[in-house]
Amino acid sequence: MFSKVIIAEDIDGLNFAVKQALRELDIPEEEMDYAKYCDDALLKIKGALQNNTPYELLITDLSFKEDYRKETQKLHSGEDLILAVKKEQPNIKVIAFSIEDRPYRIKSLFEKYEINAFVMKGRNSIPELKQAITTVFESDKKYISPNLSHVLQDKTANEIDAYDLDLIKQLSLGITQDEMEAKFKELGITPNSKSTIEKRINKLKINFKANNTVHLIAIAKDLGLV
Amino acid sequence: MFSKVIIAEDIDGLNFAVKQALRELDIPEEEMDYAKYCDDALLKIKGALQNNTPYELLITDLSFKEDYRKETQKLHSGEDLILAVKKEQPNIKVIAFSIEDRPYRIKSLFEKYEINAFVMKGRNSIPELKQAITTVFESDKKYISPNLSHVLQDKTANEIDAYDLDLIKQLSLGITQDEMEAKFKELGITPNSKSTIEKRINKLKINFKANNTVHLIAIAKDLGLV
DNA sequence: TTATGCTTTACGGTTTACCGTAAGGAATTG
DNA sequence: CAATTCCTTACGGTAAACCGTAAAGCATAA
Repeated sequence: MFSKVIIAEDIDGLNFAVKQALRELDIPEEEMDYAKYCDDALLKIKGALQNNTPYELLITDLSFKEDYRKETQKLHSGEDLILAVKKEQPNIKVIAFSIEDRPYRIKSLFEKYEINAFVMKGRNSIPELKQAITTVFESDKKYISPNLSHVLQDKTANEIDAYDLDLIKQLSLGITQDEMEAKFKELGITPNSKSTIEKRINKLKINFKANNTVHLIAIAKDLGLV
Repeated sequence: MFSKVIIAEDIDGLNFAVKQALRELDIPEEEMDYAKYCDDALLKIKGALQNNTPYELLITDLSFKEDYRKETQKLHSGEDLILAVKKEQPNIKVIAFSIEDRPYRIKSLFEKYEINAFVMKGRNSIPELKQAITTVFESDKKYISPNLSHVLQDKTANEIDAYDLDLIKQLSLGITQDEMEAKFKELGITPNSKSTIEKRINKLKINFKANNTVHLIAIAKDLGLV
């Protein structure tokens, strides 16, 4: 079993539960570490690496509340933390532990952030977490909460690419299609003609069965695309 | 101290923590009850009332995951539960325990749902929960997590009313301003002329500093208004 | 090379959103 | 009761979104 584990989680009440799960897997209490802020977790991971006692597993939440320490923090989400950690220690195994259930988000965690497991906070999350840890330890298999196994086959999440996200992002910021032509040229995003922008947005509307742009952005927000 | 308490919370790992907080306040374990589904909580509360051993305090989460029991459940959120419970037992005290931090949502909990306390799930939630319980027990004072105390003075949350929410709701469903005139007449919502609808939406755009309707709906989604 | 298909771009017409002005009503105040 | 104010409604012009068509650019294959 893993001998050194770090947990990044900002809800105080949830550590106890996660630690309990680890204890039940015979991981010694001295080898569990715990951070309430992403930056703290990264520091501990860097430190352990320098001491040649690296962590073998990171269990991290995705969203962290901002508080009075906001100004001094560099990492603001679990995704930020995962990228920063993998840069230091690419071989570390990562389990995301979150309330998130939106397909696009979860897919991108596996594909872009290369997590090893995703456990949804819910009615059965502690047993699932234990299952995830053993699965990830024993093999290179991925683990995902049973309730969410379908999302990896979700098609809509595949059919939108980075360009589509740029479009949605700009729209949600109140940029008009006219302005977007100029803005895309400025940012070096292609294609950038008003005509193409128009057509791509239309494609998205068809894809998401949206009546108009307002509807499209409402749907995108619900899906957590932006 | 309260002698009979019920917790409605769907994240399994969080019960332990809440129960621990209650124990530390000398509430006997036998007098704590716990439900993973809103409907279950309501059933227990009704039952206790019939046995003349009513609960004195409800601690409830706000959002509950939908799962295979979805079809058979009537209550889908903490708000639903609070309304249903208060209908049966108006004098019960209610503490909302949630990750929510959006001003409009929290204000409406105090004003519309008449909760006694709001505790935000975060880095200090267990101590805050204990504080909330004692405050609510000892007096009729309200309690709110210190980080959020400012939201009760938030102005934007005051300036939007039910009509504004209707507008935003319809827009986010892809209804055009033309269609809204007919729809409002159908639903008996006034005023319903296209001109007024137009003007009200414009007011909202000014209020929220939105460049256009798309932007407005993006902001409204971020604020959790719809 | 030409042929073919796909994407990007341009353009024009229609619909909807946007924005000001002004008239009509309803409630409030002196 | 008239005066005032606030809200609702109507209307018209401009800007933006919406929608189809067609030309231009670009890659791949015959």
